[in-house]
Amino acid sequence: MLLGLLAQGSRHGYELKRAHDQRLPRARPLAFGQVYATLGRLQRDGLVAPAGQDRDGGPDRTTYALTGAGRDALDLWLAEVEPPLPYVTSTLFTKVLVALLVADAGRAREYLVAQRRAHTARLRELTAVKTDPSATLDDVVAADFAIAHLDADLRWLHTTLERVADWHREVHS
Amino acid sequence: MLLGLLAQGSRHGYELKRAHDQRLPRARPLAFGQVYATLGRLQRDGLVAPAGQDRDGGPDRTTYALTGAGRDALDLWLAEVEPPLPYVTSTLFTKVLVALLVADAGRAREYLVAQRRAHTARLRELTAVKTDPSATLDDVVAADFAIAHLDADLRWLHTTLERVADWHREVHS
DNA sequence: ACTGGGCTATTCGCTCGGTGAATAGTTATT
DNA sequence: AATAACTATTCACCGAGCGAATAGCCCAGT
Repeated sequence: MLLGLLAQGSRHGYELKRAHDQRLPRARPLAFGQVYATLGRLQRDGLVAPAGQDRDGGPDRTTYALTGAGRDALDLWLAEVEPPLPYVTSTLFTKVLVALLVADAGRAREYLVAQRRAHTARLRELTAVKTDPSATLDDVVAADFAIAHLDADLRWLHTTLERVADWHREVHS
Repeated sequence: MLLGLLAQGSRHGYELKRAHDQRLPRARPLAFGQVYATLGRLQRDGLVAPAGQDRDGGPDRTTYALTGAGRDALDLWLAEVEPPLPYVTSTLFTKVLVALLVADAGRAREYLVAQRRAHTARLRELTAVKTDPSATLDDVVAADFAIAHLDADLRWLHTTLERVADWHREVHS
């Protein structure tokens, strides 16, 4: 629920979506439908409450405000650190493993190399973003994040490439 | 659809789930319901087809096999590199930005520090996994992946901590 | 003055991924 | 003979996400 956050200052759905687009342009895009659906759930859970309707030249609109419980939930969310997942989610990882299962080490190696090429290219793009003088700090911080993780992938690709033959042997035993 | 893969060698649902648990224990867990639902979709899309039913001492079971189209789709999936997301998905990133929005730089910094502590602890755990002599290559490769990304987070946390005051200023302008 | 396009605001319907419980037969245990 | 455990599938539900539909209002052009 990304929305507990956006409700800082009561707003109605449309405004929320706009605020989101403006403040978090680097984050996953958010559709209108999503906003209202989520607002509905938040209201059901008592985290937000409607704070009046009006229609100042335009269609009806319902303004929502955070409740006490809502603010508590937000505080809690901000205070909590992200619990680490006990498993690996990445498609990259899965694909290589599946390649080892259904094909051979060569196939897996091909995939690793192709992915490395793509990542390296993307890395160059992002570095360009960082040095672009028109970049905001938002942009730079987001680019840094992406770069760090691409780099992590690349390092993993490197060590895994060396291990792929052994791994293949282990998988087929 | 992680399942196109598991269908290497025709199998019925229950078997697939078991094979998944055995081969991909480090990946996201997979529920039975999920398997049958996904098989249904794959069948609808013509990627798998039922290959006979039997009941050798036990309930009815339907065996599924990959179709030609299914094998093509799998090959395609394995050949494709992952397209990079144009946006940043991480909760970590979002939380810090939201903290800057609703609170102040201090709050965001607190969060970054707490997250750094948690990550560092997790990093130690994973390093222990790697040196454990009973670890399989599966385990080691998965741990490597996780370590690389934790490290990426840590580096991002570091540079972001230094920028948080500036960022806060930019966000509130 | 009328008509169409564009903006604000919300709703609806659908698909997918994921979870947990329910069902039903079969075999092994006590 | 009762029951526990295993095999195999189904069902109902929720949240996330997407695209299309609706509807009123405002403004520009003809």
